[in-house]
Amino acid sequence: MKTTSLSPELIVAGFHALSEPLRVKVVELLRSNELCVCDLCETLDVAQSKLSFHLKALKDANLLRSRQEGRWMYYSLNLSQFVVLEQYLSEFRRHSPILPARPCSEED
Amino acid sequence: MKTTSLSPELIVAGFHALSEPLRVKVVELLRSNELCVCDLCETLDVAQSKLSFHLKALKDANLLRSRQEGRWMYYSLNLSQFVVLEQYLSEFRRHSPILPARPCSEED
DNA sequence: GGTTTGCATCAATCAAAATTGATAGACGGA
DNA sequence: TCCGTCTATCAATTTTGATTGATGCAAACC
Repeated sequence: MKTTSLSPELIVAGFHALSEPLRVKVVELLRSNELCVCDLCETLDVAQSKLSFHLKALKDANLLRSRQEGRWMYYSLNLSQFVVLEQYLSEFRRHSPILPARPCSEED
Repeated sequence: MKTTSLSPELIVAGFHALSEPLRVKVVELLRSNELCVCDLCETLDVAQSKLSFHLKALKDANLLRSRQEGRWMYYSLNLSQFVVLEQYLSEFRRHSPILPARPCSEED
């Protein structure tokens, strides 16, 4: 049941995955580095089965990739799917009658 | 309990609001025009109380604005909050070690 | 080969969100 | 003023999602 990353279901799944505070913490932690489950467990101080559940939600939404190395499973961001969601949102701004200007490549 | 549009809660609420297929249909319909509840009801062929529930979710997430005119309540997109979500996602791309290039102002 | 470690999955429970049908309030028209 | 229309809200139910503790499996170490 692999669907294209642009399918409406995967868009909705992506937003759903990002609608839970713990899952948001996970992706923010993964922003800088890939991490294994035990690292995430420890940092977030959360039960392992709980974390596994949420990692699955993120992975099913195509927002994470995983890689096994020995006994460890490393998770990392799948940035391309973040871009898909970003672009989905950008269409509202770009194809709207009254569109608020947004500088294209502002930096903080 | 007004929070700033950048608050983590409002970000999460925004993603949650967009994680439901009917609500996504609503925002896509509103992309071109503001519409009243009865228009949406008819177009989406959905019960009025159900729609009201979902409109509230979208409005609480600051994604919609509403305007009363006589007996009708018109809903429209609050694009600035879409931009907030878009920017939140863009940070993953922008501040990431391996960043996939995305053309800045591509058009379809 | 037996043990330990890291992780996924399962079943049971609990919590949160969505649906439904009913009611009530606000507005405008007769 | 009375009635019909448009919409929000409510209570009850159903559905979906999250948590917990247990179990199982695979890889590494002894």
